[in-house]
Amino acid sequence: MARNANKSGRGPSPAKTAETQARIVKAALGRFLSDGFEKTRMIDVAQDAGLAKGTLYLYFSTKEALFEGVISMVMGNSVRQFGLEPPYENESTRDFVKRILKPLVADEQAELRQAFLRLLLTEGQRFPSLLASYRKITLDPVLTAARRIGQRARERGEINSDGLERIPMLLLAPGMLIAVWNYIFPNEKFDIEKTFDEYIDLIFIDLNRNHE
Amino acid sequence: MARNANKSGRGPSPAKTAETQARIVKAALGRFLSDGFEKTRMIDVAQDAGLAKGTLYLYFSTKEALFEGVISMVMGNSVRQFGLEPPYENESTRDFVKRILKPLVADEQAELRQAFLRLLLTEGQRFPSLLASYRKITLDPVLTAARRIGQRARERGEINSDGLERIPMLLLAPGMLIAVWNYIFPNEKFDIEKTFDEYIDLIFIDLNRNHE
Amino acid sequence: MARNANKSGRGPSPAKTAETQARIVKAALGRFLSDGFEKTRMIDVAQDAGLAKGTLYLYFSTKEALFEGVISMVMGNSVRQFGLEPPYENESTRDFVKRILKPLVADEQAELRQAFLRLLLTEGQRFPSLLASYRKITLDPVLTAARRIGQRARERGEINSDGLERIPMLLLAPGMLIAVWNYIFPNEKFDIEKTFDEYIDLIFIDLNRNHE
Amino acid sequence: MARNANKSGRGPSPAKTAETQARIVKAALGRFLSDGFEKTRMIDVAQDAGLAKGTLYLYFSTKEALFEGVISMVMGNSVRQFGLEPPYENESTRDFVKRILKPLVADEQAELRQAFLRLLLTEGQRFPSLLASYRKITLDPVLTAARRIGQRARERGEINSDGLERIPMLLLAPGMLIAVWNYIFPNEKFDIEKTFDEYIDLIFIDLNRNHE
DNA sequence: GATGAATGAGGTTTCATTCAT
DNA sequence: GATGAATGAAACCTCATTCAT
Repeated sequence: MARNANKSGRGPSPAKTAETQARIVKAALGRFLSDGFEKTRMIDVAQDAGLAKGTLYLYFSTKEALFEGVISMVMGNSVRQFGLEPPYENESTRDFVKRILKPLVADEQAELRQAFLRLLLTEGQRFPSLLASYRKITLDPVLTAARRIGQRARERGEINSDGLERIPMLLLAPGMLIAVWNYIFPNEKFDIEKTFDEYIDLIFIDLNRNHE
Repeated sequence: MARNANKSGRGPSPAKTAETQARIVKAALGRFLSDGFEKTRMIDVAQDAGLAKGTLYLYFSTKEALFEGVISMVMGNSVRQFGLEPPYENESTRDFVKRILKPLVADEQAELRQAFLRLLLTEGQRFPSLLASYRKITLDPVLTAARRIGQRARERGEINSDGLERIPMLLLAPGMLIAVWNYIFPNEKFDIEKTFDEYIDLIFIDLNRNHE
Repeated sequence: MARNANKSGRGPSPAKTAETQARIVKAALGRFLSDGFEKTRMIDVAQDAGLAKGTLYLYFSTKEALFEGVISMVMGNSVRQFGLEPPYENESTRDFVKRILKPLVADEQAELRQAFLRLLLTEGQRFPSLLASYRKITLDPVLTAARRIGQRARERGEINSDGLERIPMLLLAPGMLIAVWNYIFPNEKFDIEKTFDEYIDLIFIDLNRNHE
Repeated sequence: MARNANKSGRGPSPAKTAETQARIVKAALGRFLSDGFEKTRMIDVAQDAGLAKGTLYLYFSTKEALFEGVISMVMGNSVRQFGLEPPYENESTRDFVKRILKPLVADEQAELRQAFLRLLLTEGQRFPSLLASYRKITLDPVLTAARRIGQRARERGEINSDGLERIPMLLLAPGMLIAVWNYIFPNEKFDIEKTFDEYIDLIFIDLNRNHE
């Protein structure tokens, strides 16, 4: 009921307000992803959302609040369950990792997720709370899973060292690399799935092959 | 050697030109690295350089030209000879890569180089020619070297797959990762050298250990 | 009818747009006429119009667009029907020309029209499209009329040569002269109507007088 | 000997100073004529003169002083003797005027003189002293001559009215017209000599023809 | 005398934000 | 709730002018 201009950027909720907010968030996300924070103009967001400029300010009190709000919501909606399901019995770590990684990198939202990553990189410094959220919501679960994977691989003799347990984010390095590469060299994009596959083959030993 | 102690450095003096340009480049680089292109204001660069705004325009005709000029010069000055020296006889690829990587990641300019990488990432799209230069001057030699390393490792049985030959940039993935991570989480920086070491241990097999 | 007495005229109101644009046009015309294009500052126009600087840019995207827009509009509004009405039967060309010229040179807007002419002269080169408009809208009809007048005068023996038919703009020469003279010597302005009358007496023969 | 920065804009005179000043004046005149006062940049004048920017200021203390100085000098050098020589005996006023006008409008400096006229018109208001000079040096003698011509023509019955005696500058109207026209419509320039001839035929009666 | 690097006031333009309707 | 006309701080860039060399 109260006019909102709170820091969280959440707007009024009554009626079709939710739809309007969704339109704003969608439009703003698109602009922020493609243009970055500085170059995104409020009027463009408004027009993309089919609204007037002033309306944005009923939902988000400043451009920064809009950014924070948008990113938070998107992040909340796209929490991923990564590495939560266990490997099959006797499944090699290679196969396991490829299997659970596939939905992460191969779905139709993969590009969006890469752009999102870049956006956090580019603008994150200006919005520390967003990075904290991202860390907690998205990154930490993934790192935990990565560490567990490293441990399992070592116990099964499928990995050359225990480095992955110490620095689990190494598992994600190619993801960051591709996100960056495909952005700055859009004419020679790398297929993220293939790249990850090659990377996994590089890190994890194929026990079957060793036996022969 | 004598710092000129004039209140203002006016007056014709071709020799001063070089010093002034160096001051501008240094100041601009610092600002661009820390603030990015958009947020860097010409007047800040000028003040950092101890000059008036207009002076910048004697050396670089626009802000974009300043950016391009500065980045190009810095890039030209820091061309790296990476992977040009051959491995010692019987040197393991692990040791070889660690040895040649060390000067790249461990010198006092490593942080600068990481910031530079981020800058190219965040602003590169706006300056395609810079990316092309970076590609040619810095990236291609490195990738060539990486591919050669992958090949040698495979011939010596020190690697799990030929993925590094197909996607040589995988060797650099941790570098990008660290550059990003240390930027967005400055409170928990990773040591780039250690990270690279762990990564190399992950990828390259330690033949000595296998033997036992 | 009610002057809006708001401290600021903000808020959507398509009706206000026309009034605001009119205010801008009026202020800009005044400045351009008195100061010329270069010396006119956007902030002066804005202040004369009782608006903020930025508001001008809602209506005209650049200073040049403002100039072009203002001049075009003024020109469009002041199209003149010159020489379209025919002479009375047996009316001498002298009398005829004086009669149709009078409303052009003697009304309260005559000074404005002279200033306008000077403005086109001094700034026209930078705005070729304006000159083209002026040519088409104002000049060509007048020249056509002048040629017809020259022809009639010759047929009736009221003129010394057919020069006016070949160079009809000669009829307007005093107008340009006065516009310039009154501008550069504002302390000894010439009366444009009297000057034109003398000029007409110079060019056209008084047949009645010849008869005696 | 004294460093000059006097209003008159006259510079030091010792040695080859005169030549340097001449170079500046020539360059500045060219720029002022083609670009006008505002758009003329000191550095362009300097470069056209083959000098450094600072050197201009040794001769003229400000841009305005440069303008005044240049125009004054040019005006001083091009004083014209117009209408001082008398008509031949029995020479018609038509022929007389055409004869004395020809060197004024047909020489190779005619275009320069027209540009000069426009320049005074355009910038004169800002430099009243120049207009006063122009009035005295160039205009008044011409007007006196024009009045005498009008008087002679009337006495000889070669003119329709005494208007030229009252407003002698009417004789010059076509000159102003051509100066303006050829400037704003450079693609359809009028020949000034022919235009003047037509004009003279319009104003002055050809007595020979009347006789038949 | 001549130079030209340096200065900084001043101009144009952008765009986040406000608020009367 | 929604609108969009109006605002004005802030950024880029220019160029007349200065003065140490």
